[in-house]
Amino acid sequence: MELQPEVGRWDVTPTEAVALQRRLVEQVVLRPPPGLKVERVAGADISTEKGRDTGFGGLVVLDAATLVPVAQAGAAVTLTFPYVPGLLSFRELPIVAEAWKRLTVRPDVVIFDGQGTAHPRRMGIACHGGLLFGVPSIGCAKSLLVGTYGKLADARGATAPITHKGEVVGMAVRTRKGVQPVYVSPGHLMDLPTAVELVLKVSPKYREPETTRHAHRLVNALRRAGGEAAELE
DNA sequence: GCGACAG
DNA sequence: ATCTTGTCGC
Repeated sequence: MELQPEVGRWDVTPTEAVALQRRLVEQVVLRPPPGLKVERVAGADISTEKGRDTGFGGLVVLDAATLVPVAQAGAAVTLTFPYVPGLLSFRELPIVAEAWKRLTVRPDVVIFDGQGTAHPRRMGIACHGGLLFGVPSIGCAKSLLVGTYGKLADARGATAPITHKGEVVGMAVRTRKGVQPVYVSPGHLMDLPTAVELVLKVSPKYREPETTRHAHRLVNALRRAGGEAAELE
C-alpha cells in the first residue's frame, strides 16, 4: 500500500476535510520564489453535468506575453465529494490533478477559479492546488466566500482590500470598467501584490482572466463531447 | 438558533 | 456548477 501525502488525500469526509485543511494551511507559503519570472501562466477549471457523476477538468497554458495558448490537457474523473462551501478543492482538485499529470508543459503560475487565502481557514482551492502541484498559484473568484470590501473606483485597475476577521485576505479587482470586480487572493508561493498584478495582466479585455476563459471553454467542450476524447492534449 | 455560503 | 429566453445597455 502506498502512503499518500496528506495534500493528495481525497478519501475524506467533510469533517475530516476541515481538519486536513487546518494542517495543510501551515505548509502554505505566501511569498513568491525570489526572482520569479512568469513566462507561462495556466488556468484550471472543471465542468459538471447535473445528471451525471463524471466531472471534466482541464488546464490551459498560455504564453504570458501574448496570452496565446501553448498547451492544454483534460481529464474525466468520477466525482466523489459534494459541493460544500469551504471545501471546493476536495471536489475539484482530484479532476484537475489528473489533467495536470497529462500536461507536458509546466507553467510558472496557475490561476484557479475560486479563492486562495480569502477562505474561512485561509485554505482555498488555489492554496491547496499550489501545494499539490508545488507551483506558485493564485485564486481569482467571481464572488466572495468570506470577507468584505469597501468602495472601489469604476475604472479598470481599481482595487479594494478584502478583510476577514481583522486581516486582509485578498483584493477586489476591477479588470474592466463598469463591471463587477473579481476577487483575487494568493494561493501558494505567492503574495497579494504579485497576484493582483498578474491577474490584471492576463485580463486585458474581459472580466475574467484569459487563462480562466480558455480553461472554461476546454472543460465544457470535453463535457459536451461526453469524455470520449478526454485524453487529448 | 438564524443567515451566509467559491464552484 | 448546471438548468434556460429573452432582454437591456454600451
